[in-house]
Amino acid sequence: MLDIKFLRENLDRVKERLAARGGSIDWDRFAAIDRERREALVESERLKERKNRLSGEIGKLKKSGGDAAALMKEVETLTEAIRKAEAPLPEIEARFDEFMLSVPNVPHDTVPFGRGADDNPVVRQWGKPPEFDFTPKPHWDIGEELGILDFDRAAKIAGARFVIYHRQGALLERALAAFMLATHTLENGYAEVFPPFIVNTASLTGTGQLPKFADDLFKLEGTDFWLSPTAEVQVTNLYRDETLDAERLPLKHCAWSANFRSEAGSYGKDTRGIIRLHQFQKVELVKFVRPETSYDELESLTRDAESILQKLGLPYRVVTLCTGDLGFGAAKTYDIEVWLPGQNGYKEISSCSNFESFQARRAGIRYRTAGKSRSDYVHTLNGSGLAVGRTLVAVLENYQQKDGTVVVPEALRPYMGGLEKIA
RNA sequence: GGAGAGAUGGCCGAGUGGUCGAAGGCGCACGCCUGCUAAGCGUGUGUACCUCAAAAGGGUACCGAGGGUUCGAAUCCCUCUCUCUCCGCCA
Repeated sequence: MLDIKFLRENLDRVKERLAARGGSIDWDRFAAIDRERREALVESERLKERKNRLSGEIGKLKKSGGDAAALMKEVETLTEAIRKAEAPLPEIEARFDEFMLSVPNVPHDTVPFGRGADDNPVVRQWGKPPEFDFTPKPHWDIGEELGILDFDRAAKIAGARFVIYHRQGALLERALAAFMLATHTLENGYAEVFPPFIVNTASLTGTGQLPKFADDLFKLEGTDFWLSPTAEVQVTNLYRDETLDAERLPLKHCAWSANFRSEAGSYGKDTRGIIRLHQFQKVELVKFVRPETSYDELESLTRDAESILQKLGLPYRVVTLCTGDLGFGAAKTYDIEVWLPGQNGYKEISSCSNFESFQARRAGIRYRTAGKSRSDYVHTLNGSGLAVGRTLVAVLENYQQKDGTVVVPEALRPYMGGLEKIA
């Protein structure tokens, strides 16, 4: 959510930057709602002020034994007037909130203009795609031949877009998560949390998934429970409606969790393998920082995510999302894309974003500097560090051997009982 | 699931219909005093929104949430949420 004052005072600039995202926003409607809301508020508050004053006088009169009948009569008419003045307010407020909650964040000045994913400039590249003296297989073939990925039984138990890991597959998934958590907690300074996988509407509104993107989520029927699509929701909402001491910032958390996405509208996309599932596991990085440091923090957050790929020896590149590809709440995003031989291309494995105060405003996350009376909104950032399933894909595809086995990256072996090869 | 207790400002804790945004204490900030690892004194100390060119000032709302009674509610009534205790069940 944008700051309403900022929005009013910088309307032209905001319009221009939001237009670069590609969507269209009905600004005339905004102007009308904003004006309507303020007029209704002023009128009802004016009436209430008078009523409060008269009520006080009635109290004094009664105490001193005077006759308050005339005043009480006037208050009666005021009550009716207030009722009338307030009647349209809930509906106006609802429209106002709906509008404010549906306006995306303003892209940062350093975000390049572009229409879509093809316009995302590459920032840097690490590692070289491995060369094979055979045709590298996609991970679903590797996994099924090794008997570690089982799609048929997953479909029987749950449905399409689920997987079951067997034996070293399950171990690899678990080892990757443990390795990522160890790196982020011991080397990168993130405090681990383990959150619920189910969240409520308020939390999803706080981080921006709701109200706009309900279709992407699983809802538990008859409850206010949703399956969380990313631990960004849980971890960011850790401090919802709290004011943090400035000395505690930056606050850095990592969390392993399962994530659930309906993948509505992704028919025919990544249908094979485990690239796009209804459930996947991810280690998430979340930061709460002072506004003036948030872009430096975005750089280091991205580097922290990259460190996992470097330790695993997986080639990747980093791209900046252009205005047309930027997510709803993000002011700036770097995507990390890992090299997948099976697809002969780079595939997103992490998305690192600075939300500035967009989420903090929705979620009421503030910070206060000792001695300063006024609190301000923190800036929130998050990024995957990394998506475990896609990392597993990258390991299988990049470390596959001619004989169908897969070499375990050195860094993972301690987490897999010393296993050197999946055969 | 059953029985009971509770939810007040950064914290503790008063407050059962009127001048309560809320006593008092702690903490914190600023100032004064004091020559000694401290104490004392004074003042101030919530948030959101509206109004105002801005500041000052003014206003509205908020005592877990929502509704109701009343001229007037932190105080009375109803519903809900959460926390705690005991029992049951369970991983």
